[in-house]
Amino acid sequence: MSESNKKLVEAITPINEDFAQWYTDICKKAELVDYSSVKGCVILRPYGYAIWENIQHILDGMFKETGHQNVAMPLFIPESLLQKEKDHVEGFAPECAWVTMGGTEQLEEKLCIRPTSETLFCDHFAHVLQSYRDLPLLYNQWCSVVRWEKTTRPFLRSREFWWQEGHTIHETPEQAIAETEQQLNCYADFCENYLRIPVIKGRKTDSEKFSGAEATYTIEAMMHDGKALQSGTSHYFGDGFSRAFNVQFAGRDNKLQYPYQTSWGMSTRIVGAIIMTHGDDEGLILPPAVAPIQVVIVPIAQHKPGVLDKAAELKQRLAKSFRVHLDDSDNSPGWKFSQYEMKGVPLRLEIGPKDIEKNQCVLVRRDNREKYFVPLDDLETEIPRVLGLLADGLYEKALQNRENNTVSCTTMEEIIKAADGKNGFIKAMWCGDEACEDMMKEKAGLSSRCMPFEQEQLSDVCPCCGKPAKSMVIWGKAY
RNA sequence: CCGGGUGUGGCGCAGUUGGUAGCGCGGGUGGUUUGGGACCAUCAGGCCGCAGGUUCGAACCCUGUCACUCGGACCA
Repeated sequence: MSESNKKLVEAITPINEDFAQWYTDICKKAELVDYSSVKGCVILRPYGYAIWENIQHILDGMFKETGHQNVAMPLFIPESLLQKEKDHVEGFAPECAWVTMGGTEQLEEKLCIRPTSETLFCDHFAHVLQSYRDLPLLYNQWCSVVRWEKTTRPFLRSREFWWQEGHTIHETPEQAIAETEQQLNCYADFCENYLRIPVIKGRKTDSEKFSGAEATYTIEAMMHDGKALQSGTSHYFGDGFSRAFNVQFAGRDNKLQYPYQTSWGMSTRIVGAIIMTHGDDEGLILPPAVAPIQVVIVPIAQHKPGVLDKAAELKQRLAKSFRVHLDDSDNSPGWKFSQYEMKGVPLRLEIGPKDIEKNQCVLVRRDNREKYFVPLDDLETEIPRVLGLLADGLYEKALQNRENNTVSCTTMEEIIKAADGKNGFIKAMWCGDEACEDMMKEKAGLSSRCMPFEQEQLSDVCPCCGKPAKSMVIWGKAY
């Protein structure tokens, strides 16, 4: 047994020994992804895709509750269309993939494979928008996009990734800004209440904002290793894109006006956030809301009469309320325990001859392996209760990690010392100059993650230049 | 894009001075087992990443290339 335990430990790189390697191990061993033959393009395997499907289902419901409609836009963007908005094309051109051939013939105009679809939506809005009565248009699409990244990692940065992109246009700036805020809050609620990942809401500095946006809002999460992961963004465009694409409508005053625009997105990167926020040495830990299997039933001594029948009966009964899997394979119980821990299944239900005699079973939590002996009649109430405890535990642990790895600094010396060889968030004041942001990068290796909505006045001056501070910024090392 | 590491059955690896590929795990089958990765027997499985070159002969030497990985730069 000690031999086999050793094997288990060796199967996944210990989380605190080499976090990057641990992450890669989880992605492969929990059967979330497989590599394809194109660099940076991964295959989402059934288990990994099922997590994404659950995420999609929840988010899509939230979007629809606030009046959004799904659409499907083309995969290709003609070069001329992409170039209409100057900042946008400058930001995205370096990482575009282009189609230049159609069959055996050179194309008249090369086609960009969408890295994001603002340009396509604008082109379409220009066609369909007539009057203020048409507004707002609240669109969303689920699709994949392509960005030719140099360094790639499963979920976190791949050349093709899946996401949703919301695109809306409004009559007034106030309405568009309200939309931007609403969607950022939607993402934050989703992360905190469903994924159990604490996030910080804030605004990006100009150097970090989306190409072409007037303002970019973000939710930032801290991963187990203290690095930051931008987990969702919401942009306010003003009327910049409308003007560039000549999107106009007849206003209430019967004059032609430009609408105000937003876009917002969350991607499969969020699966990376789940892995890196909640996982441990045994593998993945999935928040119950998105776990493809919420309860795995492991029969004990399953060859003995009545055990499998009982397990199957429980499965059928519980499947009405939960996502349940019964593993009646010939593998040993110990093997199954390890397997489903690796895959992050939140709850294990053990049922054996001894339990059946007592009309009970054993529930085991994935996060702390705590055991609950539960009468079979109580499962419908006990399972949600224990899943809730686990979910709260995940959130608490992640929050604790963030708090333990966040410091406030008022001088450059403090910042450099705090960032030296360590990850984590550093709160510091900032004057608003990009030069000071560059200095933070050079001297401390930090980038600005966001200017949190919840501001604190740590001091009156910027630690870089000594000029009056305008806002508090959260600095960190980012994925 | 720069630097380090790695590509050999599904997975993890060994392969000596160049001589024609081996181990463990896993898989199939039969049986015994089952409360933390069980055991016995038996069977199957290889274009040595890919493309060139050197050589009588290449997993091994040379060149190129692709991919993975770690670090850095870049990056909504």
